[in-house]
Amino acid sequence: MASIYEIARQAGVSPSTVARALSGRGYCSEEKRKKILHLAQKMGYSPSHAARTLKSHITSKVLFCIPDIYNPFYFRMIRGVSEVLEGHDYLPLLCPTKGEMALELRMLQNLREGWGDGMVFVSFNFTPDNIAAVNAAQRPVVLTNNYPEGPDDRFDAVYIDTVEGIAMSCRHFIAQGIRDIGYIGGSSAAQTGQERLAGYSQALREASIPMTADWILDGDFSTASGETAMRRLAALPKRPEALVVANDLMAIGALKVCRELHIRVPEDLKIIGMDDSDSAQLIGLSSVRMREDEIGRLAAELLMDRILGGPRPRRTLRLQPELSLRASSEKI
Amino acid sequence: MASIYEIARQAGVSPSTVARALSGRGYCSEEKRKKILHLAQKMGYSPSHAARTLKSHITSKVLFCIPDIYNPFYFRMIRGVSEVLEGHDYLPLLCPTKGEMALELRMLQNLREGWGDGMVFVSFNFTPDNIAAVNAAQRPVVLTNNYPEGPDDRFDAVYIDTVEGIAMSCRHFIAQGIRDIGYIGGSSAAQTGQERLAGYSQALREASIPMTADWILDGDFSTASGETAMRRLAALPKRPEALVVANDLMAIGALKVCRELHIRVPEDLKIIGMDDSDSAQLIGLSSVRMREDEIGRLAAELLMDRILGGPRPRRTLRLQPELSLRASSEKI
DNA sequence: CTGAAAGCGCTAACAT
DNA sequence: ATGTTAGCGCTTTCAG
Repeated sequence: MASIYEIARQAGVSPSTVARALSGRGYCSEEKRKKILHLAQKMGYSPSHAARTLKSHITSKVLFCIPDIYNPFYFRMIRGVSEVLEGHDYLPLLCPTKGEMALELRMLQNLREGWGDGMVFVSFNFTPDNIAAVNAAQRPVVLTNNYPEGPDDRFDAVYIDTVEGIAMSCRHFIAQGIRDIGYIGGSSAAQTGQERLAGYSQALREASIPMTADWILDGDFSTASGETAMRRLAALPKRPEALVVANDLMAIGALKVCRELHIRVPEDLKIIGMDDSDSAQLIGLSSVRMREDEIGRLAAELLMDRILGGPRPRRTLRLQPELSLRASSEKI
Repeated sequence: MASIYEIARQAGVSPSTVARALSGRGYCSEEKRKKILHLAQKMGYSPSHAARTLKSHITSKVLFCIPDIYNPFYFRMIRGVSEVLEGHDYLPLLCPTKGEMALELRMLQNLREGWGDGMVFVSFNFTPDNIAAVNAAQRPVVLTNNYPEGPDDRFDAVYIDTVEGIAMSCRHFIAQGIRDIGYIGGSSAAQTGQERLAGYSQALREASIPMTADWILDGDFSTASGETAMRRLAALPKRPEALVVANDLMAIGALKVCRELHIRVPEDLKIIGMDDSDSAQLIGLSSVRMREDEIGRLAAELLMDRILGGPRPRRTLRLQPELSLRASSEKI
C-alpha cells in the first residue's frame, strides 16, 4: 500500500533517497538509511511488483501450458520445471489448455502481453496458426514435443523419442524369440498415435516380421478402450504371444480383461505399457519410462538460458526413453 | 513491443484516442478507429500487462501454495482451483513450499508485492509468525486446513474433517460387529497425524472399545513405513481383525506385507486406507475420499468472491469425507 | 469527437 | 550525499 513517496514524505527526504536506501545501491548517509528503513518497516512497505516489471520488463514468471490438467503425466513434468525455476526465483504460471487451440492461442497472447518472461509449451496442435503465434509472441518458448521444424521458427524444443520407445518394447519381445506381437495404439489421428504405431511397424520390419492386421488395434488411451481392444484380441482364433500397448491406462484395461478371461500374464500373454505410471509400478506392469521430469527440467533450463542469457542459435534436444521391466513382460 | 504511443504517432492522433479506439470505451470516429485498429494489427501491438496492472491493481493471477509438489493429492486440489479461476480469466501461480516456513513466508511476501491478487494457501505450519504474515499480506488468503482461529484473522478457510474421516472407517468396521481394530497413523508430531489418531480413539470410545496399545502404530505416510508397521502387527500373538490406515500409501505397504505373509485380505484382515488415490481404486483398497477437488473449487470460489466482491465477514467451510468401499474392507 | 495531462510506483541518469 | 527529472505503458479525467 505504502509507496516510496509516502516514506519519503514522512522521512523528509526525496523519493530517490528512499529508493537508494531500500535497494542498497547508490549513496545514502547512515543516519537517513536507518530512519528510512525503520519507517518502511513501520509502514509495512513492500515494493510493487507491477511497477518493477513495468520498468524492468522482468516478470519472474514463466507460463507453463499443458493440455490436460487431469493427467499425472504432465504434473510429473512440472516437477522438473519448477525445480529449475526455483533456482532462479521464478514461478510457473499454470496454463491449462485442454488441448484446445483457442485456449493455446489465448495463452500465447498472454505471453505477448507480458504475463511471463517465457513459456514451456506442451501442445499437440502444431498447425501453422499455432506456430505462427509462438513466433509472434516475441518471447522465448520451449516446446516439449517433436514437431515439423520450419526455417523461421525461433524456439527450442526438448522431447522424447516415442517412436523409439515403442520400438524398444517390441525389440524386447523379439529378443526373447517372440515373433507374434500385437499392438494396441492410440488414435492414429493424433501425432502421438502415429508416432507410436511407427515405432511398432519399424521394429517389426527390422526383424522381418510381417504385420498381422488383426493384431493391430486402435484405442483412445483410456482404460475402457484397452479393455475393448483386449476383448477383440482374445476372440481371435490365433492370439499373439506378446502385446505392446501405447500407454499404461490401456494396458491396465487389457490386464483386467486377461484376468477375467483367465489369460495368464506373462505365461499366455506378455504385456508392456507406456508412461511408467505409479499404477504400472504397483501392479508389476512393464512399461516405458518417458522421463517427464527430465523433459521438464531441460525445457526449463533451455528457457531460463534464453531469458537470462542473450540470443543464441535454436536448440533441439531428443531424449531416449527407457524400459522399466517388471513381471508382465518376462520370460518364465 | 509497440506501445499506443507508437501507434498514435503513426496514425497522427493522440495516444488517448488510440486507447479509446482499442478499448472500445469512449468516443472515436469510425474512420480513425479503423485506421488505428489496422495499424495496431500491422505493428503487432499487444497491451502491456504490467502497465495495466500498475494502473488497475489487478493481476488476474492467484498464488497457489502447496507443500509438496510430488504428491498427487495436491494436484487433484489444483484441478478444482484452476477450474474456478478459468471462469474468471485468472491463472494460478504455482508456489511450491516444500512445507518450509521460509518459503511460505517468501510466497506471502510475493503476495504482498502484488504477484497475485490473492492466495490459496495449503500449509501445516500454522505458527503465529505464519498467521501474522498472512494477515499482513493485505490481500485475501484462503486456507485449506483446519487451524486454531484467532480473533484478528482476516482469512477464509475450507477444510476436510479428517477426524471424522478416520472415525468413519472405524465405525464401518464396528457396524460389521468387529471390535478388534488396529491403526497405523502418520507421525503424531504433525497436526494431520494427531487429528487422524483422534478420529480413531473417538470412534472406539463411542463404541466403548478399549484401545489396545500394541495395535496402534506410527508411520510416516510412506509405503515403506506401512510395511514396517504391518510386519510388527503380524508378529503379535493376537492380531486385530481390521485395520484403519491414515493414508493409502501406508495401506498399500501393509497390503504388500499381507500378501507376502499369506494374510488374506479381507478374510483374515480388513483394511481401509485414506486419500482414495488412483492406486486404491486400481487394487480394490477401500479408502476415504478427501474431496480435494471440491476443496480446491470452494477455496477458489471463496477467494474470487473476496477479490471481486467487496469485503465481507470471514467464512469457514468444513467438508465431510466419504467412504469409498471396495473389496479390502468387506464382509465375506 | 479529440487531445493534453496527471498518475499508477519504481528506477536511473543527471544535476546539484 | 541528495534531489530533480524523465520514462516504463496504460487509463482516465478534464478541457477544448
